Amino acid sequence: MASTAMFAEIAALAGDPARAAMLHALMDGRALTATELARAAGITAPTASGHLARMSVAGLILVEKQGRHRYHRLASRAVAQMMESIMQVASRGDPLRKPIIVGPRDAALRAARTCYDHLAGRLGVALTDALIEAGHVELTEDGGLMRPPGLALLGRIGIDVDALSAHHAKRGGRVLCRPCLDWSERRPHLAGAIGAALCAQCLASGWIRRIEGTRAVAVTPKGQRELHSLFGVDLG
Amino acid sequence: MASTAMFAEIAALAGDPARAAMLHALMDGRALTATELARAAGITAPTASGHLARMSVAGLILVEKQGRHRYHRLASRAVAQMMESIMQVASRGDPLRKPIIVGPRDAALRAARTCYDHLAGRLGVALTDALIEAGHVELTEDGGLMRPPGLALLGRIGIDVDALSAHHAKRGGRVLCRPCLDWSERRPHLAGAIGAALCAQCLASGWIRRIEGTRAVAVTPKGQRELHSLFGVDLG
DNA sequence: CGAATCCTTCGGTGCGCGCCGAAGCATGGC
DNA sequence: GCCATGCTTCGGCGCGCACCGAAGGATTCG
Repeated sequence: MASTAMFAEIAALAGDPARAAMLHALMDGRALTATELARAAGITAPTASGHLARMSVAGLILVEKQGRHRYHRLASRAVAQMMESIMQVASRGDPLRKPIIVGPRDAALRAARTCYDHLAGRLGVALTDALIEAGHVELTEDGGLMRPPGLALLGRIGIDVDALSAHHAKRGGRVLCRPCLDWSERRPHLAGAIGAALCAQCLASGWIRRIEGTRAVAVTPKGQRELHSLFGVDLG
Repeated sequence: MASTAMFAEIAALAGDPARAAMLHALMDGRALTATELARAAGITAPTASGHLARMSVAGLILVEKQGRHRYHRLASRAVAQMMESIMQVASRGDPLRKPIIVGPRDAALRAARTCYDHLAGRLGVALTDALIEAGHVELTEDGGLMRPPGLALLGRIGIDVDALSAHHAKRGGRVLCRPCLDWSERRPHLAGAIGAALCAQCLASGWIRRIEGTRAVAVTPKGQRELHSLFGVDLG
């Protein structure tokens, strides 16, 4: 069957350490230049160029040239979701790796980071737990569901709920979403359209800000206050 | 970061054509012997043995020795879901390949097949469409939701609905499920716990039967009658 | 127009690993 | 006990590809 060859090609592209590092660097959803990606993967520019060209023709990434820079980003949510699912298998096979102290960069990553378009890490899990606790959202391994009070809350912080539900099943005010198993916390957090909207709003409101050169984000003082008063989130 | 290496290792394992073929052969959820898998991949037994050993230690497959046979199967739903997501990316990058006539084996696959634990192909999509049409289920790209009438219908054909919802969010009779984008039909079909239960029941009731040596299934005459009268499914 | 930056294409090197055939252990049947 | 079957380990071959350095477009800046 021809589709098996295509499958193997995609998986093989993701299976090279250098390319995997580049894809991981793109998992925050932003577009990076070739040199930035080369540095992230620890290889020289020529090597990175070849990798990026191959991933581009395979449809894993999109390239946009802007002046003398070429910005690369993940081609689609499908690619991000593929990476999530591979990470999930990879972390499971990993026999409970010792929770070593791994330097401040990893500490920040574990505390709060973006997972393509939504929040992960302790922040993502805590926020999700708070929403579940309040009965605003239901999550299973198969899917998720946001109930009317939760949608009202989202509307109150400035999220266009109608736009959210335009392309998502909405009957009786509910909107479906998706769980994403957290790599560091081993617990599900909120993904899908709702997770993406929530993350975008947190950034837009200045509740969190990106940390340069990594997928980690930092919760601002204002963010701590608002997340606590609105959602009851308390970050240890 | 160490997790990147683990990620690349898993993806690389799936990225070899021979291993990919073996994993695909296991996507029907059953356990196969090493020789069967070697034949499926078109390689000799020694080569297959090495591949299987590597995939086993990596946690992609589980091995169970039974007499002089060693049965291999996918290690978890997470692995199956990983493969689904890779297939999705692979079929998308594929620039609308010409729908060649590809022999009877592929024709059967397109008509009806299993996708690890649920139904896919024209049958899977038609069944899903019928359930959506009747208002029994709602599906989006992020998740799915089965409504009380749908659950009642499942109960009527012998599915233990209580067991289904035991580990799945159930409030007001709804149960969450998961969509799976179909490789051949390019449309979503029902997956998750509900999709798995439905597939199992179709097999148990003799509505469909497996076709030897492939993931394809055939709809029995009895199955055609029942699927039509219960769900309104009409297979062209 | 240079000069600097970003990125690519081009050769050439070397390691990795996928592959097989032959031989070595198991297990089951007779 | 013997042979047959299923699977593994071992040794060796060869292709593929990741990698780099050097050189060549492309684009912006002074």
